[in-house]
Amino acid sequence: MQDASLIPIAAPGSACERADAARNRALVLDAARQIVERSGVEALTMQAVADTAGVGKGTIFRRFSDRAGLLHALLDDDERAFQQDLIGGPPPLGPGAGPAERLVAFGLARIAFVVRHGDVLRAATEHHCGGPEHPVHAAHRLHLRLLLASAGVGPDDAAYLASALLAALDAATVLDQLGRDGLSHEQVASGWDLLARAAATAPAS
Amino acid sequence: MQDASLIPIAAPGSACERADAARNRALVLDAARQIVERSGVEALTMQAVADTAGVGKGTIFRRFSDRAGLLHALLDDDERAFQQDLIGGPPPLGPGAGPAERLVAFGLARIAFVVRHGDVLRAATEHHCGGPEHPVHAAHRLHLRLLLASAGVGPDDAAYLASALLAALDAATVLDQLGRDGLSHEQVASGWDLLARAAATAPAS
DNA sequence: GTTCGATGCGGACTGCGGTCCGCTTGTCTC
DNA sequence: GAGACAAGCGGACCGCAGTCCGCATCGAAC
Repeated sequence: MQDASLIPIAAPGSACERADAARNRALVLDAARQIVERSGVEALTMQAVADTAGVGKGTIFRRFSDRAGLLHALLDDDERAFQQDLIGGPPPLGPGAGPAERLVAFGLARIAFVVRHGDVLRAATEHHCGGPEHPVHAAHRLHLRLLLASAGVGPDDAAYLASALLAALDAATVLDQLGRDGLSHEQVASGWDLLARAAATAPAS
Repeated sequence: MQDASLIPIAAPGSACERADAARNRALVLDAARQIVERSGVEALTMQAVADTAGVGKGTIFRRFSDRAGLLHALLDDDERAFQQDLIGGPPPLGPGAGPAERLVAFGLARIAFVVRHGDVLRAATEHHCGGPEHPVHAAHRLHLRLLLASAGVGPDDAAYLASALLAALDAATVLDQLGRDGLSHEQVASGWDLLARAAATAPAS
């Protein structure tokens, strides 16, 4: 379970992968996508995926660890693209803009990402208590910490604020705001703008 | 499941409750407390509670809806006391202090609450996607919205910020900060202080 | 005390995520 | 091509949360 080669985001097509394994990975992902788009995430049962893909249940768990891992794998392409935009894309998301602007842009892009992927992302990010942090989440936390630090926030506060702000951008949080809480997309976006700027310009402790 | 009389926090000892039902409720809660304090939350299986209490599994679900409901019931007394402190306790948590001070105090108290109840609270607040909002959470959200509004934040932003700040005080968030993220209690407390003040003094949109 | 309707009870049952282990199948070596 | 070893495979299996429905029990009315 801790074997790095089993983390899908880290080894999508590593050289030392057997041919049948690669074929089955593709079959499983196709089956999963098909089930989600036809019947929604809640219909994505491991057994259903196994039957649709024509493989055994064990095969899926071997590749993707668990249900959350499979769902993450479905989002992997987009998540990777998002990451690339952060590192090398055009400002204000990428480098070139000021830290406060980049922080705001990060949140707005993340909110759009959550809206786009909705329930899949929510289901994928429901965390196993005590499990290790997902690498994508860790990367985002680091990104925010660096942005805040370069905006003049002290290191301790930057570490806390990065984590707190990420919580506000969590799939479950954002979807609840848009659904249960009855906020419009514009309210969420402008609220985040306010919060992010306030955090970035906070006085050093 | 939607019957109001089944919500434990709303009907702990309503008059029209049969004697055996009340006895069984007490038996179940005692059994649950005993299991948690002896073996931790993860050992709190509905079957184990049923066996320890000497009742059937169906009885527990009838009273408490589901596992989360049972866990919430365990925290009910403390949650109620917390609520009372908010409404009528001494400042700065209760009325009498300025809104920013009360906002900061709310968060600090909530962080302490999370630390005190740890895994039980985390397990209780793991949300069923799409389920209705827990009344305690709704009350906290309203409380924060009113504090923010009285601090001069516009209504739309207050609604968003209340939800975003609550996400930062979520049991899972705070426990991750203290555990996985390696922040000390002091870092979390002073970080919250900074964030809450920044949000409360944000310019009106 | 007896009757009677409503309320509560219990445990077999379902469907799920996740594990396990004997078997199959690729791939590398000679 | 034959042999051998590792890697992958599959589905029976487990423990769990949550449901269902026939049955027992309570409390009120008389």
